[in-house]
Amino acid sequence: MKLNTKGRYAVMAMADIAKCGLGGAPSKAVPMAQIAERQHISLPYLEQLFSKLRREGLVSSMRGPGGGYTLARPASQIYIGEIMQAVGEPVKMTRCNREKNESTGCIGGGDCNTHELWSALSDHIYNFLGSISLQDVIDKNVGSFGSLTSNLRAVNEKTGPEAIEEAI
Amino acid sequence: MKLNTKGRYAVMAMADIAKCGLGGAPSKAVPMAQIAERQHISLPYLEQLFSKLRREGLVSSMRGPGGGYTLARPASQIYIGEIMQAVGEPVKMTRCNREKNESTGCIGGGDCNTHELWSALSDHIYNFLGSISLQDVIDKNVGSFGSLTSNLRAVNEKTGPEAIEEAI
DNA sequence: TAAATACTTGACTGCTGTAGTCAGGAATTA
DNA sequence: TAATTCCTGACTACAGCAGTCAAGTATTTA
Ligand code: FES
Ligand code: FES
Repeated sequence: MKLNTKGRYAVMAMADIAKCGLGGAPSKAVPMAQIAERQHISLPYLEQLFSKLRREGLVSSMRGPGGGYTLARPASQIYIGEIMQAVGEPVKMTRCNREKNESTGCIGGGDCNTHELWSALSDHIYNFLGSISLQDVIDKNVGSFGSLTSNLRAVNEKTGPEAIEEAI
Repeated sequence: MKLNTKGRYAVMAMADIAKCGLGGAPSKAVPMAQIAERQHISLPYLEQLFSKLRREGLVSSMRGPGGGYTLARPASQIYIGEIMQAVGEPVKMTRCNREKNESTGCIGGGDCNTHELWSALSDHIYNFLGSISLQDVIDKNVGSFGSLTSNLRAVNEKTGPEAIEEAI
């Protein structure tokens, strides 16, 4: 259950544009080469991602000298969930593709024991990512959801404090 | 951002024991071979997982004929987060290991743009999994957190209903 | 028009980590 | 002793991720 670079880099790049494109009155275009350098991302790899972001209408591009990328909408109206979806970062905890007849993963036919659980978890993540805007991210305004619950605190007492460290 | 089989199988197996071990007064031991068959999991692979579950004190084992596994605590006192942690399913959206000097991933030194976001997401998932017990799972009592938020509903209007389908 | 800048696209590849296998051993019951 | 079940570590194939490469197209400046 790890986030891969596609989703991570896409959000990092979008945040970079939101932050660095505030020059002129019509927000300044940010060249991809600068993004790649600032965020330490390989340029050709970024190009792949932006191709998708553009296709989904999240960014606008301008070519030629002085060109670059701008956000298609204000940062407060672009949600992280959209970015993830645009670049094809899957947020899917279930492994049953009943419609596609993939026999990979779960028991064919009926639901497995835990289908409801993973489905609820997917929703949970989906809701979270859909509720946070790019503006929230650059403002570091992601809302701490309190500390760990008492349930997990009990767990951590057993496994030691590095478990908490790990979650941060 | 997918759940891998380690975590999934571990929870499936634990749920299986909770469901099928209700025979005698001291709950009946469930042999691993039965779990493997019912849940369609390779037996040697399951053995790996149970080795960890036992080491973390989530299950008790009895060898010999008539032996098998039982839950170490009542199902209502075992939380999904514990199971995940026991088998080493990482729930970590950040990619910065500052303490371990891994230069992999994020920009060394300061935080990247999005550290707070991924950190908050990790917490969010962590809290969720820590709040659901094994009993909740077998009762299908995972609590629907409502449907998608209004934010994401706007997204889905654009990308079509299969996006919703995908999230289920 | 020519040169410079920057975006666009598709195909290709190395490699890490996941998922799963295999063989042998130890405890318990009958 | 024989049968059943758990226990352990080392080993491997392969999908999918992360990243590269190369050639092409569009726009602006001079
Ligand atoms: S996750 Fe859907 S049937 Fe197993
Ligand atoms: S995720 Fe922690 S610094 Fe990037």
